[in-house]
Amino acid sequence: MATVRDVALLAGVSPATVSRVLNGRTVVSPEARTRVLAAVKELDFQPNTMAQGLRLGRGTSVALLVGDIEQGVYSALTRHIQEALAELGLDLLLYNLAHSEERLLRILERAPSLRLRGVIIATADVIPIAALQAVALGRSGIVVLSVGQRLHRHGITSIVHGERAAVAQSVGYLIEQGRTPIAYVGRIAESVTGSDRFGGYKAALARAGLAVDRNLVWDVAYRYNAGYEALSRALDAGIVIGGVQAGSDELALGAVAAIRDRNLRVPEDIAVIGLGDIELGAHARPALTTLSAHPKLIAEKVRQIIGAGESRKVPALSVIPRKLILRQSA
Amino acid sequence: MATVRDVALLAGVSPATVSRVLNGRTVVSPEARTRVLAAVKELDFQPNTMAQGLRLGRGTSVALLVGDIEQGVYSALTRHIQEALAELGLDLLLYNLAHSEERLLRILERAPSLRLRGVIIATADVIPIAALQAVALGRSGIVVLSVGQRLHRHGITSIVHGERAAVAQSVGYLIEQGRTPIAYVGRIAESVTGSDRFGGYKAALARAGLAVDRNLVWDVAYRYNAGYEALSRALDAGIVIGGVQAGSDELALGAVAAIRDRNLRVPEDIAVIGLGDIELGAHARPALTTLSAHPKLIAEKVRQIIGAGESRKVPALSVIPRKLILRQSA
DNA sequence: AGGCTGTCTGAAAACGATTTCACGACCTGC
DNA sequence: GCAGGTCGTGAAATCGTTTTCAGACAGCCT
Repeated sequence: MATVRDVALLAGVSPATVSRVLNGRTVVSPEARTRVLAAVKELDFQPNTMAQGLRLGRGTSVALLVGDIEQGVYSALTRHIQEALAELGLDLLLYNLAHSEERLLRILERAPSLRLRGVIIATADVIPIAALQAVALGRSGIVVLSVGQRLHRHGITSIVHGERAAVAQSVGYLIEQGRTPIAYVGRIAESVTGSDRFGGYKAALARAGLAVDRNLVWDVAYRYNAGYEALSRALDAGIVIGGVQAGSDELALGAVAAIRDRNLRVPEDIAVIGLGDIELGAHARPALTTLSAHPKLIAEKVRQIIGAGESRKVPALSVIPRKLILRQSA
Repeated sequence: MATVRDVALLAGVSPATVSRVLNGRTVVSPEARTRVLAAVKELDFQPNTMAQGLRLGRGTSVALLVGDIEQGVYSALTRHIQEALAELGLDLLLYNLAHSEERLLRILERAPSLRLRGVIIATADVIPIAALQAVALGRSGIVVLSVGQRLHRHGITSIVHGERAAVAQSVGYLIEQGRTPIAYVGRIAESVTGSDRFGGYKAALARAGLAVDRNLVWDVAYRYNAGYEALSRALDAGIVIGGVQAGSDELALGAVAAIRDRNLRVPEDIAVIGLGDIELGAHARPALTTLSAHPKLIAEKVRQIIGAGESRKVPALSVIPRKLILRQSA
């Protein structure tokens, strides 16, 4: 591995000049510059990231903490964020939280000693805010970002989808279509985004003068099984349902399967709307009506914020609206 | 941020002793040890990773290069590998290749200067082996691993599924059930694992004395669309098919959708078998018959290999068999 | 008592970059 | 001709660890 010393020697200059050429903060004579550049190419020199990180006090990587990488929404988000960071020349450290608060805390604790450039936390679970703030406010220069949860009131820059309005719109649509009574299946109590979504459901019902029937509401995990089982049990118990709003596409697909296993038709007998627009939803039969997600836009915001460093002022909260994508299931 | 100097000062010893206590290679008096430990706790000291990496010549992270994180098989693999590395106290740098050889080369080039502990490459695409070898053989101490492709002949430790035997088994099963003629849809030419799988298909046909009909073979990407379109076109052209072996579950689900859109039944009219056992497959209707995948076992091997460093000798090739999971679609 | 072990410790030298500081050369304007 | 300014450069300090090297001290043997 060539070092800046080697380059300096070959170019007949001092290490200082090499560094100056490479980082271009100050003036260097044209001759020196070309000689250094030639030496760099000749030796295939690449600066040691560790040494740079040590000297500069900041590394070259950003940590992304996701709730569950196996869920379509998170893997799409991860992909786009990785690409956005690559444009900035930064690397992505991925951590899968798997709903473990302990893991989250452990990573947060290590963040300063890893000299991270930023920490992006993307989970629907309840977050121990104090620990986040400790990292954000600690004068380590680490940019802390929340994706999905509004934490801007707590001093954490946040990028979120407009959950409440989105679900209110889709549930409103089900009501217009006469798909009552409408069930809700998704996370509620322990999930921040979940309770936002459920809030949209309640708002839409209220606007139409309908009451929330607790027998039609299931607080469950965002998994296929959960949707399947919730609907199975309801239908087997003879509960009448006209429409289902699910908190995720996975849940919605599970619900569809349960409904069809009981020889009912979707959407004729029961309409189902998902949330998240995972790739498979468009290809399922019936194709899933759902609320859009915009990982690419989110990644773009992330790039702007991380790229700006602490210099420019960035909005503490960005809200990206979801749109209703009408397909076959509703 | 507390440094070892601070700890040393507080404990009344030298930085050297602090380091000795923390890394425990040599002897330290009990009193010194307890005083240092107390100071560490008091100051909440955590060693600066950059400085350690610089001094030790190796960092604390492992790069995982995946073909496409949005595909179920890769996200599952990513999750398990991240968890396995966490057990070793290592961090995972994730890169999405998205079938771009250029990206792959750029990352490989940066690997030594990042002082990576290891590079794991998991893609079905053809890999520029010379670049991989440059990293593996360069005396940077980076462990290079191939997941999915047999590169052990080229000096790259490899962990693979037994693709050929697996597909031969499932196609054999379709033949036994009289599902002929049998189509194959999946990547072939530009994909190493893909051509292995296709090899299994050919072998099973040959064993049964059947010829490969090129009209029943589609070399396409591992995406829902591709499966949908391949089957749509075939059926619309009036081609008779008894069974379909897909190279991935996504493709298989696309194929199922195309078949059912034409009012044919799965598996009664056409049987379909996938590969990869993505979570959704079990919940689709009909539930997808598929060939298993074992990301957790792979991650376990990865942990052993990376954990062993260069010390112990590890097998150059590990083969993990896939099993046929019979559900409803075949 | 003197010489040997052996254990424990601290001073100092790395690792490889960036940046401050000071210095020489050159130019400009009086 | 000389003071003052710019420009370009290199020596050296620095970031925070780990590790080598050598020294201090105690205990044991002859």
